[in-house]
Amino acid sequence: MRINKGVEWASHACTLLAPLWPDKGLSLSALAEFHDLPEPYMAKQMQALARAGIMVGGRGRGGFYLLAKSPAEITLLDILLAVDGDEPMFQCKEIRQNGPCAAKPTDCVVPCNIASGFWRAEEAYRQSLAQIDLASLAGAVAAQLGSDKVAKAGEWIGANLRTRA
Amino acid sequence: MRINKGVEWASHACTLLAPLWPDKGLSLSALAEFHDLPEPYMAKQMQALARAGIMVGGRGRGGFYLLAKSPAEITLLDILLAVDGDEPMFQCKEIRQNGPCAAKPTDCVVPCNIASGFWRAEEAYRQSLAQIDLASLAGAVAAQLGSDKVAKAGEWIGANLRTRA
DNA sequence: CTATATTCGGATATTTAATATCCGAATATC
DNA sequence: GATATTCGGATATTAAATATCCGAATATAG
Repeated sequence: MRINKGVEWASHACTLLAPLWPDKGLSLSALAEFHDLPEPYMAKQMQALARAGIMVGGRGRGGFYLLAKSPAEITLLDILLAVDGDEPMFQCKEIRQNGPCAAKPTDCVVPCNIASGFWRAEEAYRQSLAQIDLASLAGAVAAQLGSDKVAKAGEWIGANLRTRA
Repeated sequence: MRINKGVEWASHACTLLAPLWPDKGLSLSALAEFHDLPEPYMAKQMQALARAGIMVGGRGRGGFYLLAKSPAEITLLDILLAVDGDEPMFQCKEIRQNGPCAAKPTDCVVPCNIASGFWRAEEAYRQSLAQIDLASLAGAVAAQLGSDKVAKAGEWIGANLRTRA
């Protein structure tokens, strides 16, 4: 029950790109270098985000990644589901239908109470993540960081900026 | 991000033992047979519950497993943490301290906003599971099952009952 | 009181998923 | 039109979850 570490990478990358939306972004190599991450594996996370419609990638010379939607429309839940998959954490194997006192399948149209409890909890988990969007997240990160650090990062980003073709 | 299947097994086993508390239980083999589960691997889950203080195991001829606490005092969260471990799903690797614009460790006493968001969501997840105790769970399962099925299961359990020495 | 049969408990193989990497397809520049 | 640089999917490697086995402990029977 450990979340893919790619989720952390993807979340930071999206937060970094949020202020650049809608027409500017960074190359894959720049995104990897900014947090000192292995570029080939970082690519896998970006591809997952692109498949989910969160990022847009441009290939060829001057290639780039940039957000596909407004930062206010992208939440941590979207990123989690894109990178880590959308299947539920708790998987009910219907073991109540096994053994000497097995329940008949016709009696199991209603989900098992145990599974229901776990699924309800996961719903609360997802709802909490759905309330955190990239716009407010990027703002909070910048506020916490201090203006001098933000300026330094902004300079680096500006030197590596890529524009949608 | 998939939960151990042992959590499902342990949850069902605890629910089964709830009505037998405080002095009666079942042997490991009976617990495994009831849901047609592999006994050796089922043992591992029971041992985890015993280590966490949820179950009590008695060894030797006439060995048994029974709940160590009142069913009302045991929640699905307790079972999850006992079987699946208590480390958080999201693990912050502090990648903000890497790369050309790395934050200094002294600036990172406050947790990263991204990690905070995931941890807050996990707190909601756990709180939801903490509200489901074994007493109400066993009642709900029995109500959903129907009195004839409950009687049949009760008969089987009665024939395999074990009492604390 | 001793021996025995049966049980729990921790340590050990096997399988699956996550992690890391490589090579080919695509595209903008020269 | 050729080339250099980039993204995209497919392929090895590593770690974790799954399944299993063997020894330690204990209540019963002789």
